[in-house]
Amino acid sequence: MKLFCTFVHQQQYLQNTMNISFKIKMNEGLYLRNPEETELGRRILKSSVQLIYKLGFEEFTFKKLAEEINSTEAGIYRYFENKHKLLIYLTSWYFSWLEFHIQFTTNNIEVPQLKLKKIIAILTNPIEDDEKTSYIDESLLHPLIVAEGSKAYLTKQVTENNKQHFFQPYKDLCTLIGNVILECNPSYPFPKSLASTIIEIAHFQNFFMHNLSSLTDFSKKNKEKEISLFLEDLIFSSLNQK
Amino acid sequence: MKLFCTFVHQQQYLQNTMNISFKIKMNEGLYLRNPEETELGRRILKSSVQLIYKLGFEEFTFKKLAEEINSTEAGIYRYFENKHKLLIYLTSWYFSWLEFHIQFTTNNIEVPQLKLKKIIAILTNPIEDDEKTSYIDESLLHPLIVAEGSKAYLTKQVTENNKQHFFQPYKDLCTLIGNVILECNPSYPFPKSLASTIIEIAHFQNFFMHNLSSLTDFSKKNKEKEISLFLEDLIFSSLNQK
DNA sequence: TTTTAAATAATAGTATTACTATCTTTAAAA
DNA sequence: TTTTAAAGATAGTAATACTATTATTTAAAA
Repeated sequence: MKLFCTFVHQQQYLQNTMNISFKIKMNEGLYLRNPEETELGRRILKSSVQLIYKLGFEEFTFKKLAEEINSTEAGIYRYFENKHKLLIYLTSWYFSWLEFHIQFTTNNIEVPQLKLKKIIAILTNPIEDDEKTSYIDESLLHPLIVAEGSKAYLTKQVTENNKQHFFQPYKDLCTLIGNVILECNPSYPFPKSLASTIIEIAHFQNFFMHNLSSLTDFSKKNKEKEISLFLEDLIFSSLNQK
Repeated sequence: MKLFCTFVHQQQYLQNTMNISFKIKMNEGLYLRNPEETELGRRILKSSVQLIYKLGFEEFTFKKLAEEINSTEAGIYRYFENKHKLLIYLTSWYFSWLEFHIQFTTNNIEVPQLKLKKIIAILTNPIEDDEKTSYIDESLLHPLIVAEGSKAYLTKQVTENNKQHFFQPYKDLCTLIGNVILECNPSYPFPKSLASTIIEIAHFQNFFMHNLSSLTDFSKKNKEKEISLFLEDLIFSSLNQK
C-alpha cells in the first residue's frame, strides 16, 4: 500500500501477547482534525458507521450522531466539514482497508487466476470485523459502502474532490486488481474498466440481491456465493478467450 | 410494453403531417397530481430535468425549481410529495422510455446477438432528444440518470418503494434484456444479473469516463464507442463459451 | 507545581430546506 | 351562470446545516 499504510506493532508486555494493529494514512483534506488521534474522533468514526448503517445516509445528521456519542453537533464539526466529507472519509478508509486486506490475503498466491478468484471472493462475501482496527467495524462498513458508497462520488463536486485525490484509495485498488487481470491475460485491453466493473458489480448485485431481488438471479438473500460464481464466469470467460 | 404504454396518433390536418407521439403510463403512487396532464405539471417535468442535470440532485430544491418556472414551491408540492419521488418518477420514466426505444429499434432484428449488440449500443451511446416526447429532453435525461439514477433506489425506503412497484420499469427492462440473453444462450444461468450488470456498467463506465477516468481505460472523454466494445467483449465471451 | 494551551462542552444563533396550511384568483366545464 | 378544479400568493413551522462565542476540563510544557 505504498506510503499510505504504516504498521504499528504494539508489544503488550503485561499480557505477554503481541497485538498487531495497523493504521491507514488518510488524505488530510478529508478532515479538519484527525479523528484517529483523539478519543472523541474515534467515537465519531465508530458511531457514524453504526448510525449511517442504521439510518441511511440521507437520514443521518451530525445532530443525531452527537446525541449518540453524548457530544455536541459543534463538536463533530470540528472534525468534519460536513457529512459528505465524512462519507468520503469512510469510503476512502474502506478501499484502503480492502486493498490491504487483499494484499495480505493473496500474498502467497502465485497463480494470478487464483488470486483473482480470491479477490472476487473477498469482494462478494460478507466481511468479518477486523480486530486490528478497533474503532471501525468492517462488518458494518461493508454493507454501508454497498448502499451508500456510490454517493461519495456521484455528485457535482466529484471533479474538485478528485483533484484533491479523495478517491485515490479506490484508484489504487483498481490498479491492483487491474494488474492481476493483466497477469491473467497480458493482452486484455480493458484492465482498469474490468477492475472497477468487478468492484461495482460485487456491490450492486449484493444490494440488488438483498433489496431488489428480481434484478438478479439470486432469489434468496445471503447467497453471496452465487454472486461470486456469476462474477467468476463473467470475468474468466472474457480473460481466457482465444 | 404491455399495458403501460399507449400510442397517441395525432393527425394534424392543417399541416398535413402525422405527428406520432407516445405516452408512458406512470405508476400513480409516484405523484400526487399527474404532471403530464397540466401545463404546470409539464413545466415541472421539463425544468426539473434541466435543473437536476445542472445542479445535481443534492443542490436541487423545489424552491429553485419554482423560481425557474415562475411558480411557487407549494405549487410543486401539489404534484410531487418530495424531490425523491420526483427522482423516482424521472428514473421510472427513463427506463420505460428506454424499454420502448429498445423494442422499437430492435424490432426487426432476428439474430439475438445483433439485438444484444444494438441494446449495448443504445445503453452506451449518447441519446438524442426524442421529438415524440415534448416535455422531457432525453439527451439531458440520460446523463442525469447516469449521475443520479442510483440514488432512486439506494435508500432505506427501497423495500417500501419496491412494494409499490416504483422500480417496475427497471425490472421490465431487465426482463427484456434477460430474454435476449437467453435467446443468445438458453442455458446461461444468470440472465437477470447479466442484464442489470449491462445497464449499471453502461452507466458507471460512462460516469467514470467523464469524471474519474483513471477508473477506466477510456482516457479521453466521449469515447462511448469504447465502452460498448468493452461491454460486448465481456458479455459475448461469457455467452458464447462452450 | 504552576502555567499555558489545546480540546471539549454548553449555548446561542442564522440561513436554508422541506415541508403544511390557508386564502384568493383564474379559468374552464356543467 | 354556477360550480369546481387548478394555480397563485402568502405565511408559517420544524428540522437541517451550519457558525460563533464563551466557559470548562484536560493534559502537556515550563
